Amino acid sequence: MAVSDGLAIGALAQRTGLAVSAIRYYEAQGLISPWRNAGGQRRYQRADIRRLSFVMIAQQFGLTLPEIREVLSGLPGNRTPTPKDWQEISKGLRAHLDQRIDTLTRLRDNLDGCIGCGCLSLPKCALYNPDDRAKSNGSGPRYLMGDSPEA
Amino acid sequence: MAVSDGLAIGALAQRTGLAVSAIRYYEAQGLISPWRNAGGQRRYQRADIRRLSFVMIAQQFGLTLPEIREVLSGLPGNRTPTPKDWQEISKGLRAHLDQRIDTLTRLRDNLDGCIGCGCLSLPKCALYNPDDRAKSNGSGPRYLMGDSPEA
DNA sequence: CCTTGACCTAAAGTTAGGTTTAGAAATTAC
DNA sequence: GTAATTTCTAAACCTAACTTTAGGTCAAGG
Repeated sequence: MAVSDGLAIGALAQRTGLAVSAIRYYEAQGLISPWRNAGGQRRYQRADIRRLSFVMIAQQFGLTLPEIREVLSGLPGNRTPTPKDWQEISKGLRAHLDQRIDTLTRLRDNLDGCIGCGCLSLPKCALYNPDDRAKSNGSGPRYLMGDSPEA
Repeated sequence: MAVSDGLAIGALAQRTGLAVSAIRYYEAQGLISPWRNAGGQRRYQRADIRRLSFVMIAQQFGLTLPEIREVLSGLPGNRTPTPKDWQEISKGLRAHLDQRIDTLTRLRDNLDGCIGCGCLSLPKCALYNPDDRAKSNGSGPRYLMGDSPEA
C-alpha cells in the first residue's frame, strides 16, 4: 500500500494507541472524517494521527466529545493543519484548563475553611452552595446542590 | 411524627436538596443506612443530613461513590459523628483535592511546552504519555493513551 | 487459488450515577 | 372515614464513551 493511499484504521490505531472501535466511534461523533478506498475501507491522512492525539489530550483536560468537535472546527478545512494551527486551538484548551484549576483551588480553600469551622451540612457553609460549583464531569448527580434547602 | 421517630425520606430530600430516588440509590450503594418504621418506611437520623452533605461535597471533588463509601467507613459506627469526626475524614478529601490540582497543573504546564514546540502527536511530547495522567472521570475512554505507540 | 488476518455494519452490552414508571401499601389531611 | 400524599419495590430507561458480538467482505501472502 503506497503512502499516498493513506493509513488503514488498524495502522492509525497503532500510531495513536486508540482502539479501532474508538476511532470508528469518533467518526460517528464527527471528530474525524476518513475517505473510503475502492473496497469501502476507511483510509486516513497522516495528519489524522495528530488530530486524534489532540482529541486524547483534550479529553484528559475534561472536554466532552462534542466540545472537542467544536474546538476542532476551528481548524482550516481546506488544507492540512500546520503546527501553528494546532498551537492556535491549543490556546483554547489552556483557558479551559486554567478555569478548572481555578475552580478546584477555590473549592479546596473553602474546604479548609470548613475543616476549621466544622459546619458541613449547613447552608451557610461556603462549600455547600458555591456559585462556582465544579461542573459535574460526565454523568454526575442531576440535582447537585441545586435548590437551597431550609436547614 | 415526633422528632425521635426520625426523618422520612422526603424530609431528608428537602433538607439536602437531593432527589428521593438518589437517596434510595445511595442506600443501595451502602452510603447510608436508615432503619424502617412499623409500616416499612425508611427513617433517618438528623445526622444523616450531614452525611449526605458530605457525600455531595466529596462528589464535587471527583470521588466516586465507592471511594466515598470507603472514606465514610472511617466514621465511628457506634455513635453519632462529632464535628471533630467530620473534620478528621475531611482531611482525606483535602489530600485528594491537592493531588488533583497538582496533576492538572502539571498537565497545563506541559501544554504550555507543547504550544511552544508544536510537537502534538509525537511520543516525546510530555503531554502524550504523562506518567501522572489524569484519572479518567466516570466512564471515560478505556485505553486512554495506554500503550506506547511507535511513531 | 486459498487461507488468514484486517475490515465492514448494525446492534447490543458495559459502567456510573441516577431517574422514571407502575402498581400497591402506608400516612396524613380534612 | 375517605381522599390526597408519600412511600414502597422492582425493573426499565437515560447519557457518555466506548467495547463486544455476529455475520459477512476485503486484502495480502504463499
